Amino acid sequence: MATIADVARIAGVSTTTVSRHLAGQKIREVEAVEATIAALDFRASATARSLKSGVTGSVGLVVPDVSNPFFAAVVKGVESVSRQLELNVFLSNTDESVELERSVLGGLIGRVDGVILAPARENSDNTEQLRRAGVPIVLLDRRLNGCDDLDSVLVDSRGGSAQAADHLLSLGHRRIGVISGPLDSTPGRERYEGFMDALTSAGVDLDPEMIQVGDFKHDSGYQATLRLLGLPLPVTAIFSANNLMSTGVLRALHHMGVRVPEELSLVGFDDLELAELLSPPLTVISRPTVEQGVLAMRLLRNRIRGEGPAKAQHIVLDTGLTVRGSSRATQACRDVSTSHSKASMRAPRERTDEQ
Amino acid sequence: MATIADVARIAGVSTTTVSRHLAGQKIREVEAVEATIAALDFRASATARSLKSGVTGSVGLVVPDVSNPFFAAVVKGVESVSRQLELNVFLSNTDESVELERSVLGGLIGRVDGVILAPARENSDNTEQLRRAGVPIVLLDRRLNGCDDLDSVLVDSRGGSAQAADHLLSLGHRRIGVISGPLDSTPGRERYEGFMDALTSAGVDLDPEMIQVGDFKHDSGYQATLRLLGLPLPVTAIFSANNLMSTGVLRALHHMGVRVPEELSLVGFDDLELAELLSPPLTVISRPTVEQGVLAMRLLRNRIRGEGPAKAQHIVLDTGLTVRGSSRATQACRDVSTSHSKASMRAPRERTDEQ
DNA sequence: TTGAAAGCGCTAACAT
DNA sequence: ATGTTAGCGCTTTCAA
Repeated sequence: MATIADVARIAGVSTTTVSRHLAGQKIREVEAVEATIAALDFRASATARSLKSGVTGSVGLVVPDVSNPFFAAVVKGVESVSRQLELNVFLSNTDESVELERSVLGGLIGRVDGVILAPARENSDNTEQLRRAGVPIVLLDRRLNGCDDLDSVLVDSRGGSAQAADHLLSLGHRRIGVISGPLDSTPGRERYEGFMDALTSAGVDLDPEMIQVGDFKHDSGYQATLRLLGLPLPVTAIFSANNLMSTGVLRALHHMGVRVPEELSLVGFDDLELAELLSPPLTVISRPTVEQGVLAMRLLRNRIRGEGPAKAQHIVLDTGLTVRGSSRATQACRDVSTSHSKASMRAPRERTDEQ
Repeated sequence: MATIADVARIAGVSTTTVSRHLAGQKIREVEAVEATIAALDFRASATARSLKSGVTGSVGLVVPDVSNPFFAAVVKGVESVSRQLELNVFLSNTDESVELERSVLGGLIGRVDGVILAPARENSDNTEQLRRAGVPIVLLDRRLNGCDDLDSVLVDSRGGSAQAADHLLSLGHRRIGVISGPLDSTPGRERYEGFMDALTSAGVDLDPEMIQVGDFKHDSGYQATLRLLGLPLPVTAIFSANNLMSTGVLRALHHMGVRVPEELSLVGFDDLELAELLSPPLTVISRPTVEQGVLAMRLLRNRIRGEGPAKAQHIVLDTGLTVRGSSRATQACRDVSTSHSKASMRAPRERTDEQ
């Protein structure tokens, strides 16, 4: 690789002059310098620049699972903004592990100007090393206890779960199985609490065995469903706290031959690209995905530039209820009031259930 | 941030000694140095090291679309290996655009020790700048014309498509709609050619209007399906060349009220996490995903280390046919022989051209 | 406007 | 075993 010294020597100027030209300042020998740069295919060393300036031109993006469509969308959002800002993105996957997260964040120190982090657990603060190093951090989708001083982009998980609860309640369900995420992660806890609070407000209590705690992964949704199906008094509906577990639930129901929504209703937190095409189409709580990444990257940019308000900014986005075919009124409820169940169900498209 | 000079001064040794300690060599004042490092929370500057050594400790991963589940899985594979190697991964999304790809690759020069690239188009070689800079490149999932000297990890797309063709032929289908990807991308071209060749071998010709070219995205599958459904002589089956387009096809069929597989069979290239749960479960050509990323990263590591054979290595992985509910025998075929169509679904690798 | 020289933080000869 | 010194490629005072 050609260096600035090569260019300077061949163009017959000093390195300072070349450097100035690169910085956009006016110099006399523009043509000679430009010609030489082109001839040598010179590109200023990013490393040398970083060392001199203390700026890396990179950011870190740390997520629990890239192959989760939600985070894949977030990555896309972050990436699109960072491209415009000419920042490179280091992507790291923590696999929901606090230990991995810790080592990953440590490895980012000195290599990035800022970090967007979706922490694995809200009680395990791994940001201390980054903070000591003065690296700005934006939290994404998940809180971190004791870190309210950090910018964040979150979703109203409690509200979303309450929407799910109200939906199922309005359909007459009272025995509802809950498949929660880890209670020490923000979405896990808030979705659980939001759902339970809404039930409590409606005077509905769940037996302890109707509450299953999973790990946000496919298989835990599957296993939890099997346990719920094994209860002496079966549930009439299931609320699943994230997309991956919802598909696990659906798979278990398929395997066990449970008809949805005839025998059991299902509502999942998180929309899926394919939700509409599933058998049956899935009723979900939806929320912004790409947008979360976009917003987080914008917040981070402001921090990196030292712009914006000194105090932490917290963006909370709204969720929505998308009623599809996997939820319907209980038999009892339909007997009492047909018009009511019709009203609360947006007429779903025809299904060709070929089970 | 503390520097090596700070540590040296406080520990009462030279920077060289500290540096040696960091490199794992034996020194006398181990305790003093270690204590000082801990006290100052010293971490060697990655930037300074890079400048000195010429090694960045980073690699670039350039894909057309992170939110495509296939590439999300690839990313996961690459990431897991690079973590073990203590390499950081720059992730870039080209959105299937040659221009974006070009600028992205340019921006990686000097920042990475190697690049894994899934090129947007096989005729548009944007690797020249990287190659001049001596950056090792591994091609992933897609070829690049004139770049056979680069290592690659590919899938037997032709073979996979032939499997799809043979499957549909064995079910009696002769009027088959093909929804191809861009013919100037490797998977687009090879899947198209593999499929058509298999049909030709079986003496089956398709009318030109039965061949639709999409862009590998959801909507193009949707639109192409509408066009196919509008043909005067309808097709009895559709082959879709990737996952995203397949879901577009399915959505279009749902919207148009076409029953699958009763009225029309569908086979898609690429498995989907949810394929089994779709309505109907999708018959697909599957292939390794995470593994492709793992293998690509291993190839790249060897190049970076200067290990392995001098000549380019080309890994070609096999596909598999997974028969689910979206494909079935034509009425005519079922009339003739019910048992035979079952048998031919069992032997996917075999070309059973007779009905 | 331009250039000489110092220095960002680290490592590697080379000398001790 | 340890220290001195030079230098990776760039930017930036400070003089001219």
